[in-house]
Amino acid sequence: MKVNTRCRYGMRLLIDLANNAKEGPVPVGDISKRQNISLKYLEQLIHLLKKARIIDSVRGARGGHRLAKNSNDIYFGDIIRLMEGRGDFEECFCRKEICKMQDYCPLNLAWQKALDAFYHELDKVSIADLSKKCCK
Amino acid sequence: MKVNTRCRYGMRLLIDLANNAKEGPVPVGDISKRQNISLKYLEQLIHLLKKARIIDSVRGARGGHRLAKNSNDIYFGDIIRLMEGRGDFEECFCRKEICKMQDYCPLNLAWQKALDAFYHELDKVSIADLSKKCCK
DNA sequence: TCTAATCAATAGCAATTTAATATAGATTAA
DNA sequence: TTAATCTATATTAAATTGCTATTGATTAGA
Repeated sequence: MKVNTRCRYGMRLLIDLANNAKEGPVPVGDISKRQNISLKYLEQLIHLLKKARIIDSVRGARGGHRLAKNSNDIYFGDIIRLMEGRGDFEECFCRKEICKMQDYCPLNLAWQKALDAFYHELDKVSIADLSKKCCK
Repeated sequence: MKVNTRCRYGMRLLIDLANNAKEGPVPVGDISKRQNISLKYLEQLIHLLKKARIIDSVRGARGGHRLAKNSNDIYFGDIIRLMEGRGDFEECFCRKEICKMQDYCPLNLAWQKALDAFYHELDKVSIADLSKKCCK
């Protein structure tokens, strides 16, 4: 599973916020320069994270963005679930028309278990953990 | 993570082969009709599965395809690894230019652990398990 | 009160990937 | 010989991704 830029940039954005929170809200321009990510694309990612109440923002001059909660309480899994986006189960493995198993389809159940195991691992790691260690 | 058609069709194809192996090799046209998947697209998937030695084929009239090994020895995880395709780790989370962690990047390590957990779950389920229960 | 710095929302677009189709051919049982 | 099959590759259409552009709202500070 290749990591898409929404996930990659999303994580770097949050770690950047955690590491630069000391002097008030962090302007998106600063993040853009530090992380070398297009300003306008960053704004879209921030918008997503705001809707999910992971980030909040201060408008106007000297405004910027900051984590909406303690970095100990934001998990890697939260971000990937949000940024990965693609509905985990829009599509069934089998043919819905002929499959009599429906919600008990062993293929879909196994897939779901695997996904749960995946996110369970990611949920062990917080932004605080990462910001202390990453890219320093 | 949405399941792509290569993975979905690939699994249905193998389950179909397992369930229709009795009277010799299974022609792709039969699978196409039963599964309602384009014949030419199926052929491409079969090509991939042949290269991975999961399927083998008999050419000419009355030819067809069959599993290259016992359905107990082909795992869900094998197929997803093959069909998902997208290199699991072409792209690093961090900026390679500035990241001093490289192979020890805690972001990448956590991601890798999560992927391992994901495939580990899928490797618990064989085509035999599925073919006995699926879409009957 | 201005105004420059910032965030906000959405539209548009180019590149890539995915999914599927088309074409031409090789093989072989009957 | 031939019809049924697999093989290989090229092409195309649709969807998604990653990004850019435009317009506008908000507000701290001069």
